[in-house]
Amino acid sequence: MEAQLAREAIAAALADAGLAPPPRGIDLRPIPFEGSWGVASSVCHAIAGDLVQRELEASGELQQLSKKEAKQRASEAARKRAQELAEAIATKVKSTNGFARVEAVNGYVNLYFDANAVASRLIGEVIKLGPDFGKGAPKTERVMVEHSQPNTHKVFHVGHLRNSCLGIAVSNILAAAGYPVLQATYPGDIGMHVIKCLWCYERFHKGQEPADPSLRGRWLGQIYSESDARLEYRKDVLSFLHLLSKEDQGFVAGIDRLLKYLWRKNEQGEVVEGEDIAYLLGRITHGQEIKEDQLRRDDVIVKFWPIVGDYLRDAALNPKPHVPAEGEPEPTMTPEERYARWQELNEHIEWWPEVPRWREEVRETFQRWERQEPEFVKLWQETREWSLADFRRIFDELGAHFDVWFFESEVEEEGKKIVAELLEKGIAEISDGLPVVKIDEKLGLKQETYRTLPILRSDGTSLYSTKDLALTKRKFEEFGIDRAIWVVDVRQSLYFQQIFKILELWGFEQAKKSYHLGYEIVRLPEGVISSRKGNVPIYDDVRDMVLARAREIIEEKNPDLPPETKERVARQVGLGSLKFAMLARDNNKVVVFDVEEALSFDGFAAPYIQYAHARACRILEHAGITPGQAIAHDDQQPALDFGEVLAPEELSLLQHIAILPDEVQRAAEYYRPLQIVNYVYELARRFNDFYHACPVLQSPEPTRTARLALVDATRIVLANSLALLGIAAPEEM
RNA sequence: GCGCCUGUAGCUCAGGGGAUAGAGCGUUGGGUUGCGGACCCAAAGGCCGCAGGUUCGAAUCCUGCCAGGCGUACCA
Repeated sequence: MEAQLAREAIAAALADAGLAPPPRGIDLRPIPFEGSWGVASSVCHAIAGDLVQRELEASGELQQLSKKEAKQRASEAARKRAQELAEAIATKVKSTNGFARVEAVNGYVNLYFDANAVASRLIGEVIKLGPDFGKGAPKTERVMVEHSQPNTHKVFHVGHLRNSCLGIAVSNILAAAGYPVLQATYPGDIGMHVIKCLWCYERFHKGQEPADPSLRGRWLGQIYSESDARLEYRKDVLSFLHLLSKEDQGFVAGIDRLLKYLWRKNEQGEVVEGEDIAYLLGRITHGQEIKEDQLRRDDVIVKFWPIVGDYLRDAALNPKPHVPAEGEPEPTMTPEERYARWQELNEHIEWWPEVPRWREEVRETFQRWERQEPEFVKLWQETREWSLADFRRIFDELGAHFDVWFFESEVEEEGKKIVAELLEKGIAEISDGLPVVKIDEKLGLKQETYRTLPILRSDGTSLYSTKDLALTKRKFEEFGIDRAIWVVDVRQSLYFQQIFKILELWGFEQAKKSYHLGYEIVRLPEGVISSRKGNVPIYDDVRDMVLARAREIIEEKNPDLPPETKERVARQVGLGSLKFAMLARDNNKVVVFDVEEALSFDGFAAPYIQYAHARACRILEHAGITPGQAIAHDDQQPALDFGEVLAPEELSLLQHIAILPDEVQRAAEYYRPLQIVNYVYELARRFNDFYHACPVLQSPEPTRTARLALVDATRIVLANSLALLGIAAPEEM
């Protein structure tokens, strides 16, 4: 509102001075000096630059100078001219308009507000709108945000947590910006992971499920991990040997001695083929990968393994100082870690010969699914429900509310029909027996960009892409979505570009506006990470730790709260911190999840903001007013009066409150919750500054009323911003 | 090879054309006969990866290079 006035005033002054506004229009920004409130424009810089350049060229005095000197001359002249222009414009604006003060500083035209008047209007608006302050005008474009795609039969870990937190926040922000938003979840309830899990369950754990139903989902996740460990066992062993061959010179130096030992055993009557030994020797000496199918006998590695262990135990007990060799990377594991890893693998060395048979069994299990064998389908339904019950609990805890639940199992058949249609239309083709879309070719691109995407396995079973094509079609046709957004790991960005292009080729205009919101992984800090893959913290464990720590801190800081309040606050603070940690880093940056840091609750963290909110509530309570009501401020009441001069802390807080609506629009435009995270943290900081510098309750009237109203407005804006992030705003803590 | 992402304080990160580049953690030293000390103040700490270019003005935009990460036809 004030900005509009300022822009018009400057435009009028420019016209009056016979100057044309610059092509980019009249820019406005907040005045960056402490203790002032208003807007600044750099129009004079832009105009002066042009004028000076033209004049200097016309005069020809630049010709003898070097390019660098000429630039410097022009730059200096432009700065001087900008200030002259700004002074002229400032004088004109002053004589025609009602700003408190108009000045020319450093070539900028600065228009200072009448702080009391603008503060009154702003605070009145915040209090009147309450939870709606910050929201944008309703828009018609229908948006669907698909997020939270955990796999059933697997555990929900902190990576999924980041996805859900992002999805929730982005949905909230888009809704606040004015879009009609549908939130969708898409659990992976079928696929190879399910088959592997159920194979392992039937083969090794049937009838062992925990009695407590609430533990079944997690138990099932452990079964999946076990299946993975069993089926990948050979790869794990071989990649460990590969690592040794690259990083442990002692191992490589001694390899022929170690293998000779194996050979000698052979002479004692055990049968080991010399070819395998020669192969191992060659591969390890040259630091090359050992290929499982190049080994002739199943027992070579099994027999070799104890000898490797002997060597590693010795190396761990008598560590030799590491001499870094030229051009060699630092070793990723210490001798102790290597031996520990060996022991870990050694525990299951009897798995080695079993692996091929297991793989065959998994293939057979997959066929049972493809045939829809009733008994197997029943098992699937039952176990799937164990996981889904877990997901519902977690989503509830995180405050995720889904308008739609899609399931991969629902779109499998539909996807296969679509593949047939795409083949028929000539968009897809069969290449080497595999249905694919050669995207670059279809788009007529010469340079490889989108490459080729398979859309069905050659055996006719469905891929992720098969299902995604079907699902997206449903989003557009059944749900009338104009813009679809996917919150999915950034590693899949090429895949999504491919899907979008295929949808475009297929004729869906909406695909052009669709967007893959990629985010980086959640990792453990260096040193904590174990070589065991998939070792990401489990959500439930992290949640329990954070809640326990929150309870501890509340007990320490505020022992007099009633027990049920303590518990409620612990959840608000604990879960709030967790969510904050997930959102407080840009999407394309890896979150290094340090449990200690997540538990500290200090500094740039949710409790800092929540604490500011609780403080604001407490001040209002002391004043004997119900938040948001008693100070209800409207046009009929007299304007707030902060006094002749507002404190810098008051101004700083007011200015920040004023920009929430813009921040929401910006956050929505770039799908960036971080925008709001930064905003609300800064708001809390400014409120704390204000709190320490400006007494509220002890102040004389009319300042007291004005400051109370400011506290109430701050309280509302803190709560609204936290709500966008899905973080609770406790009234006490 | 090609493509995408990242490089800012000791560490973790904000800032994405505009006036003096900011936070948190860590280090050092302070603050409560104040509305909640989960707070605040101060000090120290920067060739904003390198080199060009565009601009009145570049950490920010463009080009090239260097370094790291990730993708790249039957995993999801």
